[in-house]
Amino acid sequence: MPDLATPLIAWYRESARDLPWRDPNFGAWGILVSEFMLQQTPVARVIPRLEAWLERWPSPAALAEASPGAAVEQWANLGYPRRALWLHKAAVQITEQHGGVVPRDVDALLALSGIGDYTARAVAVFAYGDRHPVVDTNTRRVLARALDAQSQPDPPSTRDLTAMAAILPESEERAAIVNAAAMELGAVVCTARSANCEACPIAHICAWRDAGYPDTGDRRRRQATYAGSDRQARGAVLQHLRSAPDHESALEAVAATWPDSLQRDRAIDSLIADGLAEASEGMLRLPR
DNA sequence: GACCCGTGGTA
DNA sequence: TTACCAAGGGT
Repeated sequence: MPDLATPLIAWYRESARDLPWRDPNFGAWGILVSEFMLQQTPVARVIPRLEAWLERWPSPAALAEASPGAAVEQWANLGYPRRALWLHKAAVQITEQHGGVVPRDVDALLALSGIGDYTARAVAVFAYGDRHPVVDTNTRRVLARALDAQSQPDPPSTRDLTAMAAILPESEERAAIVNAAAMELGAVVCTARSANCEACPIAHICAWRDAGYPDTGDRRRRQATYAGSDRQARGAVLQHLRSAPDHESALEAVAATWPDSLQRDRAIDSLIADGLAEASEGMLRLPR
């Protein structure tokens, strides 16, 4: 096993981006919110929304006092609005079950709404400095290339945690940096579209590079077309409710947000089923 | 494991 | 222009 940790740490200290949540004083709550927002949403779109969110709700207790609909409204156009609902629920859980303090224990974090393998360990490591493997899609790609000579990673698996744990240094502080560095490398140098090996600190020990960049294929599913999809219909209805006075609107007005009535009704029903909207007396509104 | 869930930037 | 891509998680 080549030593990836040493060059990754040196490179990270030299060239990591200066992101808000990397400020040592950012706090566990801010980091937790940032991780929710960063789930499938690019960094550049998260930064302004994160600042606004934390200004409005500077603690889990503050968010817990708000309505779920307020969270959905504040989420704005970050996408996957269920995350706003999950984050609100997590804030309630933290307030009621953890005295308003973001938990440090991975299992306690995993028990919170909207938190899975990645987010739980990201909070434990980046907010509290504990030693765990943190694996996101960037890390999986970096390890797949550097260690397995694959152009793209296999689908997510618990094996990923084992693989990442194997390259972590003993030191908690250095382990945290290696976690962050693997993600950073995948985000800015060894990306899905291209591998900028001239800028890569581990190019000299990269199995994929050594093998001549073979296309080993990947089993990722093609992303469904968004235009005209149910997802777009849901987004149109929800965007309408976000901007409506008191976040509620008559069903006739909602109807104007999407031309296909069958698809529109399906969107409304699924939004209600997901808790993203409520219907009563001919009105549709964000949940109160 | 398969499938679902938003939105906007980019090549 | 179309398709890919983005710090995942729940069911």
